[in-house]
Amino acid sequence: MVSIATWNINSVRLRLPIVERLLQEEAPDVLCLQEIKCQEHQFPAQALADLGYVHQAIHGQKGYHGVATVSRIPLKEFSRHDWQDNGEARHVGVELLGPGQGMVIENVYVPAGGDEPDRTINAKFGQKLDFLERMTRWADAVDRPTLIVGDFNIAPLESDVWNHKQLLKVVSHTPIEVDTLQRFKDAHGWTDIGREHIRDPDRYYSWWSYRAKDWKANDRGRRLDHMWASPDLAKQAGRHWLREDARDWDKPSDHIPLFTEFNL
Amino acid sequence: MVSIATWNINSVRLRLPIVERLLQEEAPDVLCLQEIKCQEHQFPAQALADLGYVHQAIHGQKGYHGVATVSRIPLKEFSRHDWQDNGEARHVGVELLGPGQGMVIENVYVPAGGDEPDRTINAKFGQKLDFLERMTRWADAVDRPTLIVGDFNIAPLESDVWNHKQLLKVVSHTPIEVDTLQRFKDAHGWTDIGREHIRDPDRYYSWWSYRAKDWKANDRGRRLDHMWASPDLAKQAGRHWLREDARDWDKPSDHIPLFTEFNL
DNA sequence: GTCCTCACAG
DNA sequence: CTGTGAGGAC
Repeated sequence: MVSIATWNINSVRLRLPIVERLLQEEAPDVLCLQEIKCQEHQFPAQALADLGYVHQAIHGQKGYHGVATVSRIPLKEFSRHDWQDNGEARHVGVELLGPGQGMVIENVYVPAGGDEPDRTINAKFGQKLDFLERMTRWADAVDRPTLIVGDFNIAPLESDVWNHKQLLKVVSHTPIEVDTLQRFKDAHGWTDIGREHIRDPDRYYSWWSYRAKDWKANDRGRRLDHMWASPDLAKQAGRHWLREDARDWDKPSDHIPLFTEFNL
Repeated sequence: MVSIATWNINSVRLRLPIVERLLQEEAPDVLCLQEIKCQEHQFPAQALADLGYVHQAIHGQKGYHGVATVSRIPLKEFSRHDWQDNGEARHVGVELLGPGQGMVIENVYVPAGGDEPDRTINAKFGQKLDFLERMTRWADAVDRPTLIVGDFNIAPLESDVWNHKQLLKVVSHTPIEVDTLQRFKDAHGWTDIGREHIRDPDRYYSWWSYRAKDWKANDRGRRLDHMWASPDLAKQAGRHWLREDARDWDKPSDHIPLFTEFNL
């Protein structure tokens, strides 16, 4: 049994206390973090090693973005893709070496895409779509048991957002993003593990904006974080769960952590 | 008996907890704060009123400088001088109305003066000297029992600094500053209350730089904060003390608070 | 070292 | 609303 977690932490240095808390309470074998917002030498490597997460693959940069995969199971850094080719740190891939031998875990932070869902007036939106297209071409060639997790910054289903109609023109839930993500999905036949367990049309959110004074008030959430398995691996997926209560922890991230167990 | 305190707080919003602590532990009748670093509407008026300091005279500005006098004794705002005539908030004067009736308390934050002690290459140094000269002209006309307190940004005596020789060329202890401050003193015959109680050449510091990793290590302090009384009022000065331990409180200011009691 | 503001990003 | 960074001040 191997358990994997993913969490957009929105600054790992500032939120080390809640990362430690999560690791102590849930003890996943592997934790994939996005938006670590630090350079590799600034990553709290020792603190996480002290909790047993001695195997670490960190792809950081100054101030923004950045991903890290930390593990109690030996792993080997496998790849770092720069699908935008602009030097941003948005991906790290690892291969498990001990239990779960041979499984590949791709940790990705898809660009948010700015405010305006129109690439002619908002370059960031175009970059987001391009990022997904390049990821799609890459997925075509995936030939090993692979789990891709992270903040995709897209909520594909109606039940992935608190108000489908109202969000159709809001970046993260526009038809073009949903279609582009669907093409990525089809390119490899990924299984959306979250939605295997909490099935459409049940409510499933992983993110609530900081901007609302009370995130719970109208439950205006979106499912931006995902765990998708390649067809072979998907068959071995077991339990899947969330820690929604983490949105209420001290100095919370705006995202919550997701977990999946694999029978490996 | 009326007790007065002065403290350069270096952001009153960030350090509200230690301001509250001081008021609870020492309960001065009046507290004069410098470097509140906020506008008047941002001042934590309610929190201090809740502790009984309902009478407040605030002269603030955005981001920098700013002074405030809060009191358990009724007071009337008396004056706001802009001795530099540049709009900076560096002074507020009040008159006590209840106990201590008629006493005037001038709360002042003298410009730091930059790094280079030469007005030809450092305009800030010239502004500091000019500020003091204008304050001197003003002092000439003081005709009521007055206490002037605050961060003068000058350590006049050899025993006011940890190393006289080494600081002779460091802004805050240069001869020209000391001379200029002396002329201010002479203009009204102010009594340096602090030095009436902790007499030269005894060590007396009120400020230790943040830049030293351990402020206590070599005790590299300076006496930048002062409480000076007009001749009539000086006769009624009683106890005078410091809270040097405040330099060790949680998230401390680099200055410590000073206290004087008056038999009024 | 520790503040502040501002710009930028989410 | 909540981060990071840069620049300025002390």
